[in-house]
Amino acid sequence: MVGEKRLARAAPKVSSANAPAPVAKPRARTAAAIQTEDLVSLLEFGGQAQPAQGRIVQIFEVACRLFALKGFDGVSMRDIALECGISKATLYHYFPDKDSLLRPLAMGVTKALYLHVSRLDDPGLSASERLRLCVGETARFFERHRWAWIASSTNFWNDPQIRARRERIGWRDRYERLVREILEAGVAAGEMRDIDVPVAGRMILGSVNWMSRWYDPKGAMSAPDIALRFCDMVLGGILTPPKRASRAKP
Amino acid sequence: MVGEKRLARAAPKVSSANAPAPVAKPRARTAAAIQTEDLVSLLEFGGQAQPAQGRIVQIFEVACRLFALKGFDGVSMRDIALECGISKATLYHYFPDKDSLLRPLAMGVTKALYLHVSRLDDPGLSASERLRLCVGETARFFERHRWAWIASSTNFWNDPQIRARRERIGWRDRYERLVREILEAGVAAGEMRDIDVPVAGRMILGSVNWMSRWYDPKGAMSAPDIALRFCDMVLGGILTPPKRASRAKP
DNA sequence: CAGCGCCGACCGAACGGTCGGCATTCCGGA
DNA sequence: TCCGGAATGCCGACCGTTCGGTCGGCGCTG
Repeated sequence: MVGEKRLARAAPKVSSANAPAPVAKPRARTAAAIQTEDLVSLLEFGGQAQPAQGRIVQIFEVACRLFALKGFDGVSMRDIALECGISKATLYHYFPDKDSLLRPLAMGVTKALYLHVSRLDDPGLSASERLRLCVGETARFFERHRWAWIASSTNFWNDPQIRARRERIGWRDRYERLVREILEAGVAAGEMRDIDVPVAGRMILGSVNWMSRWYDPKGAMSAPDIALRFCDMVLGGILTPPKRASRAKP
Repeated sequence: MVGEKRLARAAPKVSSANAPAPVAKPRARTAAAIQTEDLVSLLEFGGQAQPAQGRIVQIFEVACRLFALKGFDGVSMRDIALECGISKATLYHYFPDKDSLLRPLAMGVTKALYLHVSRLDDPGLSASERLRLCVGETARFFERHRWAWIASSTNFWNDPQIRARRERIGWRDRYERLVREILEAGVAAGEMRDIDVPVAGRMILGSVNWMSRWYDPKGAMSAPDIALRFCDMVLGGILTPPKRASRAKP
């Protein structure tokens, strides 16, 4: 999604003469904390949920909900400002442009998910336990930051700023590699069959990721509950065992 | 994606007086076959691939590839016209508005997938065989109509025209119900464990649907190959069986 | 000459983004 | 304690561009 079209719209004018403000920063608009991926990453995710005060946080929450529902290109800055109860100019007081509203969000979700899961992973456990923990925590992360997750996963995968894009893809790849490592460990230990690890990993992550399309927070099961059922079905299979039946979960 | 904003932009003017053309149809622009979901549905999907001649088909193919890559709101009519090598006015000669470019595509994919799979399903087979066929054919459908599939699955799920939206959701639900019926039959026959059928169905479909996010046609495995591996893993599980090992696939 | 495919030029609205300026609050010096 | 400038939060009005969509008319073919 989101083409490179926006680039052409940037740089509308370069002022008339060439030296009205010699040292740049002619007025220091958007003086407040602009975005700072790390700030958002730590504020919203990772740690405990803070009371979420301040305009910036409000704007972020509104923006990511709208981006999740209508897509980046389907939401105008006016929409966001209106929903926040402020003027569009005020919006630009906090964020220099539209991209910088979505970028830290997309980057933050991708990075924080990996950090969260990798921090909790324990190579000492069995592969099944590690997989259950990884998948369950992923679902918990999704449930907690649902709108941000959806906005992140469906938008901006080719951020026009290629440095940011590369970095983000790096975090995603690290996350996927972690899942594959768990599966490989299980195969190496004889705990799992000699499966095709990349395919298995993508299957598991796919089923979890697709939850964002149908998961209803008001439903009976929580997201981790669902994800763990996924996990158990993949681990033990859904067929009745050929010999006498035995429960899957230990 | 795709909000209701576009509605506000419609109906730009209603002419000046009220009776310049008393019987409507003042000039019959867009005289060519406009869209006709069924035509597209049958032309593109379902039957054999035809040579794909004519402007309308070209426009469809270009549009669905662009919609898949950049999202509905991220693609302008100018983009589509440019890619087709025609002018924007010519585009409007064939399609009355932007929505009618995407609507038959979204409807066609959703409907044709269900028709295709349900036509091939045979309740006389075992549940495992039915599931494998269903999943494999879904993947085959995806592989064949990849851009259309992506454009359809990521856009326009709340078409402003609610009749069309309801109908489309109906086809999707019928498809999902078919998968659940297969699983229920397996459970009832004792072939499968007493699983949570809706959760299992969503897991399988989720993993297949998510393929559209990473599948590469130039890759080593075809989409049905991958999907069937998914299927086998879900059926037989990936854990080493507790007693002596036995191959999963019969 | 009727119909079709096609187009350049155009329209009003909405887009992302900017500007100057109005209140209010903060804060150090007198 | 009071004062005055700086910073902050905010906004109405505006800019040039691009949007979806329309219009009248051209050239070609049957």
